[in-house]
Amino acid sequence: MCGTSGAVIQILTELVRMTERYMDPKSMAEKDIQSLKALRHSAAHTLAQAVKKLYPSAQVGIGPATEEGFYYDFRYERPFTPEDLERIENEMKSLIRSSLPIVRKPVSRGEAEKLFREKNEPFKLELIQGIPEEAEITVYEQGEFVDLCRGPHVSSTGEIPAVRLLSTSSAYWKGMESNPSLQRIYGTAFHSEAELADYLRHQEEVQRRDHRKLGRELGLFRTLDEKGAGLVLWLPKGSQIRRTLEDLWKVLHDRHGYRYVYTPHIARLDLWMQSGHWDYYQDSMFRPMETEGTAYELKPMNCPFHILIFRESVQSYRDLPIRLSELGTVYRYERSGTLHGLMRVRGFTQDDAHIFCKPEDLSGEIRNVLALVDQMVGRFGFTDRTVYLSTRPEKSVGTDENWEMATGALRMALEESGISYEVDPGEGVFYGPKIDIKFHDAIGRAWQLSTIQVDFNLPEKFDLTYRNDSGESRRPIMIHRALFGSVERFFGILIEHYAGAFPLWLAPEQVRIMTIADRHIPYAQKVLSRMKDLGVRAEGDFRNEKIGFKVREAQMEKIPEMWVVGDREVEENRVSVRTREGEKKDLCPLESSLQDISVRCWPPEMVPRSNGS
RNA sequence: GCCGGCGUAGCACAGUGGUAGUGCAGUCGAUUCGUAAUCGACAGGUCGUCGGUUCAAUCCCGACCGCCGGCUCCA
Repeated sequence: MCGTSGAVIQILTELVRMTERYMDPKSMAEKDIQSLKALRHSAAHTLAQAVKKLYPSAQVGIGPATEEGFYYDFRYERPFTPEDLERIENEMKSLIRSSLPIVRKPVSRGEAEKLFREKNEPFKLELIQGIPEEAEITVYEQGEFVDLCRGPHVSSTGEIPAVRLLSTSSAYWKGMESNPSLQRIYGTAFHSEAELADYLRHQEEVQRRDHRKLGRELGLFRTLDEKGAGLVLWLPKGSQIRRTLEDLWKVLHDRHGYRYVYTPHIARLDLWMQSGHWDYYQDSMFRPMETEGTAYELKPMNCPFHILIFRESVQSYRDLPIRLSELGTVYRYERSGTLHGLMRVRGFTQDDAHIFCKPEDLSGEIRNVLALVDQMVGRFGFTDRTVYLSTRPEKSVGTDENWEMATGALRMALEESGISYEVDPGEGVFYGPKIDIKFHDAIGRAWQLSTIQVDFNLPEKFDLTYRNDSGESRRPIMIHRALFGSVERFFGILIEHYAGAFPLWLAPEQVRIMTIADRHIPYAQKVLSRMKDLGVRAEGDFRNEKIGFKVREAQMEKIPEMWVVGDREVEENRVSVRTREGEKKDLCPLESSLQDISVRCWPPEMVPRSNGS
């Protein structure tokens, strides 16, 4: 009854298909990627050619192909407007129509420098200086436009079948804040107009699902903005979803042997000096506050507290492993320009846990986490994932022996779990190797959610020990892990993944009971109170309005089921059910419908035991 | 933080150097109407904040706060 309708599935399948076509490089043949890249790179050159033609005093920066299109950076006396963009795009199309040959020319360093000095292109000259002595320098020429470039390109501007300029923004020269700020023009290009149209449709779909928009429309959350940028207010409906999610999280963690803890939001600054966070990350921490002459600090992480709990509760190897879990809210200073809805905030809740174990338990513990990740994240329909193993970075702490042992344990855990993975060499955290997991959402976008990190550093800093079976003092290994990463961000991802239409078990309001006329209210009240007794999140709409009006409102609120009662239902002790997807089931017997919903309204892992009835 | 854009009623948006409108939502009234909008009336805004220019600022200028698109960053 709550299944997704065929039409919706078809739309989703279509979306995933078109997303894969241009967003997932792995699904494309290497050859196709290269040819699309060359096409887009040539489109970038054509963009620069058009800009130079229309605005001769503009100076060019760099203009590469990207995952989704291309861009080119310019320095110009004023910002480009949307009208400029339109002009430029038209000029590009006219350049494409003239089918200018794109010609590769090797040049000497001297020639290159002379060329770009004459053209007054200081950024290009800077790039030439960065090219190693022995390397060959090439330029690509199309019409009157010449660009320093190593290629490859398509052979003529006529070979750019579909191009579109998308937006402008700013970017630093070479991405360095100390460098001048340039204007970046973004665009995209494809082998056909049809593919371009697919891309644009996908972009619209992304906008339609924007969690900030849906979050406001559905009354899920808001951010404090003027009262505190990057801080989240969970409105009642959003809070209900969070509660369901957290309840499920706790149940699954209990089953996997975790012990739930609570820790404070602030502590004396010394704690973060001891942990080393103050040294490493103080730029990302809120300023300390002083009380009675002592500096206190808002927590940017939960781990030091969990370490203190470990010290309280563990002495012997018999106590290990110990798994401490907490939905702990942390505060980190993020630069104002980086804040973004729920995705990037200054106060967020980590679905955190720290596992302290003996070295020989490491691999098994990781396996347990991997299984929990799939169970937990999979519950939301995220099944397609990519797993990365990150190894020792250049700047790191710990012995070679430890790094080898830990990296080997991660590898073994992955292999024993039958999980294929990619290695990210040197991408580990300074304190240990890690496994990162990205999941793909309903429209094919990849989100980094889970992370599992081994830590040699903190146990050392806090001098954590236990006694082994020979009575010797040993240092435990610590694992940091989060499945969602941040509850706030995960919620944002869920909103976009489901496009606001949460599955029945997660929906803040699961069923709305609506009456045809006032005389049906007593019966509807009875149905409503039965539902509430069964733990269903049901509400009644008994207003004196037409049924079409009530249905429309419920539909826009994305309530999974509408139970309609009128004369026929009252007479026969039945209900008529209409789903959000538009399916209708008239005159269902009340009792069996209630029994049915009382099971479906829970996450499968949490369906209460029936008491024999 | 930086570059650019933006900030008008709960939401979506108009608008003007002489203190503001539309739609939806809201409130009230009528309607009792079977699966995406019944009709009518009313009410609602120190036009983000502070300062400046001006006889007069929501409109022009500046600073600040916030939002949006990027850049940068992301333990």
